Amino acid sequence: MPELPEVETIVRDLARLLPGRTIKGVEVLRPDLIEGDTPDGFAGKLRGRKIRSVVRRAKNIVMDLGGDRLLVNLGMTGRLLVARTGDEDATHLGARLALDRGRELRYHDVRRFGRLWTLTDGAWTAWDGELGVEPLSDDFTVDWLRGAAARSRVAVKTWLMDQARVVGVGNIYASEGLFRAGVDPRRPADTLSEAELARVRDGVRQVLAEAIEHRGTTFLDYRDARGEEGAFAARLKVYDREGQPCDVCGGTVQRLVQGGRSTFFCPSCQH
DNA sequence: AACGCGCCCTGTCCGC
DNA sequence: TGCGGACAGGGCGCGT
Repeated sequence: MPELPEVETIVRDLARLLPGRTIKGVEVLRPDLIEGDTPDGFAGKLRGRKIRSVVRRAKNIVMDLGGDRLLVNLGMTGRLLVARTGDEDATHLGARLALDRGRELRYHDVRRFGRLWTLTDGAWTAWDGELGVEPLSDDFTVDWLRGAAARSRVAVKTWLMDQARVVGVGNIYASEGLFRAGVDPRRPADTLSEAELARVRDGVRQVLAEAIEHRGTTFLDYRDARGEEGAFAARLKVYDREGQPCDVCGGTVQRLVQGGRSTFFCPSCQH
């Protein structure tokens, strides 16, 4: 799915469209998308509630309903769209929230890896506490990285993708951030020098920020809250570029598999 | 305890 | 053209 920049793009769209809207009705077409509740139970917690705000935490969309929160994780192929009532598109439609003023919020998901669920205030605090540091926050420092990485022998690419450590970095931006850092994705996290950790921090932050500016990467399925593609794919340096020349050195971009996921890197730029 | 792997699903593409 | 296998922005639960 959607990694941090894609979720952030959707959240910024929703934050302009949804606050103040009331949920008038709930229709669940794929019950397996609802986490920890029956469709009726889920619907009962949402119906009549007003959406106060929309924020992002890690790769999750979080809507404050005043006390309880509605959370959405898009998995690999989830789409959360604001549409006009009657603007029908039933393709892989999983759930639909009717809003006031002729709008509805629709969740579509081909592979159905995504989830929707609600959390009470207390449960939200506990859930939030299990997640790692936000890479665009001031907490993502070289000092923090050094302390956290020192305890792990996992390959740095896999390390970056663990949401209990750093949130929001998925398969695309882990490869891209390490390319910018000039660090080999296979390096065990605890072998990185202070200077390399600083480059990893800066590389990850820069690529995430640029991707947000370009409204995210549409590789296959990603769409923003209005159904539009992101524009960052054209700016990827290594992801899905196996066999193509490296933009920086002209060498050949290579692919390898780590933890069952593809990693792309330039062996002559990354050490 | 940390880590690696299989699995959840559907769709698409590639090689034979 | 058909078919099997690999692979796709994620994350959970299991065994070691």
